[in-house]
Amino acid sequence: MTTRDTRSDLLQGTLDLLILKTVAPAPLHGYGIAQRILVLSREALQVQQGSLYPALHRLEKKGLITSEWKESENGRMAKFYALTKTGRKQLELELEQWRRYAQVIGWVLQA
Amino acid sequence: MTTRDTRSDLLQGTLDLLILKTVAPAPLHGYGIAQRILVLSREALQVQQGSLYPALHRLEKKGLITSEWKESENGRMAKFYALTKTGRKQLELELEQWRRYAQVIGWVLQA
DNA sequence: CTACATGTGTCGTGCTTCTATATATGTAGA
DNA sequence: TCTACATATATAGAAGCACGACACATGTAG
Repeated sequence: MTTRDTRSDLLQGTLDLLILKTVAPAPLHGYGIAQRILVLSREALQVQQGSLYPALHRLEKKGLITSEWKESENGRMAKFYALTKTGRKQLELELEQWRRYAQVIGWVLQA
Repeated sequence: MTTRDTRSDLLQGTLDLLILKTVAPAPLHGYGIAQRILVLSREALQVQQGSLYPALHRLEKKGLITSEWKESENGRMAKFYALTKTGRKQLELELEQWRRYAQVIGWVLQA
């Protein structure tokens, strides 16, 4: 990749949900989380490091994820984040909240 | 109404869109805008005055809406906001952006 | 040896929404 | 009459979040 033309401009509040969802299937490191979101969003959402790492620290401080240094697939060390029980509940909650919010906005917009 | 139990917690960036959309059919005053959003969202979105008026002033400064003091239906004076041409274009733009954003988030969430 | 990808992190800025507060008037009810 | 309440606008301060810019370290391909 030489140039990055994808611009994310995340709506405030959605990043936590995206991270929790991305980490849900299996523990993953920050760099991988951003990559995964980029792929799943079909290049639409590029999470910036300046947003990613503070968010991860925030989530960890809240007890929604835990971190552990492990060896990555390529042999390098990376900080793997895993969802806690509370985090899983929070994910369910935020999923539901997002769906409701999108629905409600839809009501207003199609009026 | 004695107590207000509806809590909005708007996602940052969506308020402008809601306001532009609400004002699109006909000029309306701030208080009416909040009421209309409340009704259309089926009591889900209660726009706070502390969010509403700064947003209106912001939009006016950007040239997306214009204001004019007029008599309300009940004979009281109120500041009516109307969409400008630029505002109408911006509304179309933000409508499209919201739809795309919701779609993209959907891709990530259903993965 | 020079990029580039991988990988984590902080700092300061800017923007937005919220809570709390202030102000003013008209109306309905006790 | 006095007391709420609905109507109507507005600001100040706080809090939160995403972002751009920067810093650092290592491995690998050309």
